[in-house]
Amino acid sequence: MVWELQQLEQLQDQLLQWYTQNQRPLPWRASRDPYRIWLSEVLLQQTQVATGLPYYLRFLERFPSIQDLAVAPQADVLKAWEGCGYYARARNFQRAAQQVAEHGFPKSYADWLELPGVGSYTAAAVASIAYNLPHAVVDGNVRRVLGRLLAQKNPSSAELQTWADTLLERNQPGIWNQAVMELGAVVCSPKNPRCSACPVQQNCLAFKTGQPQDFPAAKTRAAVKEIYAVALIIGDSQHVYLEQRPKTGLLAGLMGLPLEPFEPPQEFKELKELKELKENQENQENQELALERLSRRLNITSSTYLGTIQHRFTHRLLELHVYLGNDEGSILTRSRVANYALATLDHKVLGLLKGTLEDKVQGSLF
DNA sequence: AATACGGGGTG
DNA sequence: CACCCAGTATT
Repeated sequence: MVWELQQLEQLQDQLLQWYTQNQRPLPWRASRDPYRIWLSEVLLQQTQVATGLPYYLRFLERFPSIQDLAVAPQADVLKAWEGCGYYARARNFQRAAQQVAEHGFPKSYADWLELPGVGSYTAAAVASIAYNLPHAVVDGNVRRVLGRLLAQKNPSSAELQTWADTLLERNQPGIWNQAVMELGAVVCSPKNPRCSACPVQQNCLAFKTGQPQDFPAAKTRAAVKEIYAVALIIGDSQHVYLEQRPKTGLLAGLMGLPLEPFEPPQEFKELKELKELKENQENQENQELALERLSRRLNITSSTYLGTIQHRFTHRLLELHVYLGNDEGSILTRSRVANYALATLDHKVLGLLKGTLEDKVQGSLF
């Protein structure tokens, strides 16, 4: 066992008392409605509280009950999620809500785990917070707090779950889970942890080392892959031709501007000084071919180069060459942009158009 | 065990 | 820029 019983109880008391006095007044903490708890947990997956909070409030206003969510058009749900990222969360949440609306809320951790979009973290969070069941959450905050308490550089997820289970205060598991996460969010932060304000400082092995920020070690992340595409704007920033993205891959299933990917030459990214000119030329050719494929698919007869956008996703860097297409006769349907859930990428591209039109009269572009 | 999957906050 | 965020699903 990692902690002596006496030390364990002291640690629990210290953290719970701190949480009682220092917790942020977050709206989902004012309720034990499983729907609201669940929504908050899904919205906050890989999303900071400050970012997720306005989505939480707007989502509940639009879908006050799980029945409202279950019967809504999926497009409405995605619109409420617009800009928040990881859009599979929204689709899974609605699908799960439809199951719950029919069969009722799960009453056990194992049954929560069955729902789409509910993994070990969310199942434990809802089970503990809404149902007072003794399941310990392990999220990024818990990983950091436990990694520091035990001075672990590279804790495995199995180890973390074991330690979290041991530490769990079983009389109020929901409060306890939130207390550990709160500590990780506001005191035991990744950089410059505020150890002087920490209620469990004397039980922290990382603090004893004098270098608490070194625990746990930063996760090694896969290199960001560069990807390339051309985009065609047919219309203006308010009304534009949109199409649905493929069901898998980047921004899967969302509506968006038509894109056509292209491959840069193998050594393009390395930008060797001697070869730079030649490879840029080659890249240009692949780009033109992509624009031709896209134009042919949409029956676009001519287009004007607007500019190039760099958009960084967590794991991709997209270089997007944007063209304004001339749809002679306005064959293609223009959708009202405000009615669709567009990715931030698409809004950025449309913003490029807006900036261009400030300098030029639209008619002069052709 | 690694990778895909958004977008934004933070130092 | 690097790292992280109240992770999950897929490979």
